Amino acid sequence: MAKSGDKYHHGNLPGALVQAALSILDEGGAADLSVRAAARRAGVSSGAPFRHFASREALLAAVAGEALRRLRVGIEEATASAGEDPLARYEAIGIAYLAWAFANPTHFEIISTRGLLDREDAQGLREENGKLIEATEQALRDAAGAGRIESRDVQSILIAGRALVYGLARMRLDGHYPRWGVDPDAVDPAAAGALRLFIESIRRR
Amino acid sequence: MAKSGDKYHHGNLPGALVQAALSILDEGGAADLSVRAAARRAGVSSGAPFRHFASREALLAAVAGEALRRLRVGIEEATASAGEDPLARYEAIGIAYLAWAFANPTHFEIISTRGLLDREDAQGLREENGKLIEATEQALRDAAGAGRIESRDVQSILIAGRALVYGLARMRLDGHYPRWGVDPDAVDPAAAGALRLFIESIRRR
DNA sequence: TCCTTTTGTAAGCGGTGCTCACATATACGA
DNA sequence: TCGTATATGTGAGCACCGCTTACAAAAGGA
Repeated sequence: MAKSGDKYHHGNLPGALVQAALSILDEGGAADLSVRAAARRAGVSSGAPFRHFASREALLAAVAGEALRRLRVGIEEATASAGEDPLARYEAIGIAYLAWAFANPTHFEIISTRGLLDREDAQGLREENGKLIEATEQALRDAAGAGRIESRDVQSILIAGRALVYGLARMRLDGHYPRWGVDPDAVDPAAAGALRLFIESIRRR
Repeated sequence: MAKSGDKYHHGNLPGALVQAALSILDEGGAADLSVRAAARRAGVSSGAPFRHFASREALLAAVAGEALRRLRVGIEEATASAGEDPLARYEAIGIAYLAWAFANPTHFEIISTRGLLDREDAQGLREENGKLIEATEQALRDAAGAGRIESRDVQSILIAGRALVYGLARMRLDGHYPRWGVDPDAVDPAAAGALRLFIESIRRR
């Protein structure tokens, strides 16, 4: 337990609730995550969380912000050694994104939950998301600037690439791979293969 | 009300519950859909649905089966006039899929809900899903057989295409488009553009 | 020190999924 | 036609949920 003593006042309840929520997600599915469960794990009464988070959604947004921060850090680490070639960097971002999503399915589920980004109190979430988009966009624009890609419609490529990676991740989350004939043990290579195929198909030949 | 009288025995409660659930999805969000709400709308007590559906999930699976059937019918109608060219048919399927998902977001959300496909009692759902996959796969294999596509890695293209379309649809559901610089009024053309870009990039030139 | 503000508690409201004893209607064999 | 077995719906109730509210305790500034 990460409780800082048995004081009446907790000290950092918001942070503790986010940590509790993340650990619940680690152990079980996203369905097991409730405000009350997070409060229990933080050793606090069921009403306490509402002093810091206006609603369950607000708590989820904070949890998603932290999860997204971890995703971004994971991607930065993985792409640090990707070299200078912008298209290789672009691909490395996608691969790292998929690897993280597959390794942390429940955290990823929270990140991509509908509408969380649009909440007024999701400032941290939006910032993290913005950083991620910026890095991706930068790599692709660099590649376009260096004449490495076929089409000049960079915006469409950006959307297609984003949707492809997001779709590959969500298909795993939503359990769609077996239905499309992918061996459960071969999901990672199949997804990586699909991504590489896309990159190859936009590369100038 | 589609009640068949005020008899004690309903006559077709399972069907009525599925219809009730679909109409609830039409009117509000997926969050408004509960077993009790469906029971209320069907004019029946809160325990009655459990005579026919073992759990909320089982009801959702039945609802998803019906929604998926409608999606498949919609796609079949839209692709009936797509001509003979297999790659054009493949594209038409994707466009029709997106059009339906955008027009019926809550129904689509139910369809793509995690784990529903794996339920033992989701027979109808699996059948519908299989038909859809078969049609898509057929069009792509025809295109490959006719030498219309660049790569011989049809399986990767199949997965990539599927993930792309699924991702484009889910990005809308999950509210991600604005963050990627897509004008809310231009989501449809942006998604269609991304899909066309993909098809162009796999076409043999 | 006193008093205000912040933060936690405990009880409670209406909602949920689900179960179970019971009531009712239908189906079917005698 | 009757009688009963079976299928189907009722209504109360359990545990849990998000959220509110009256109250209590701690923290911090005057």
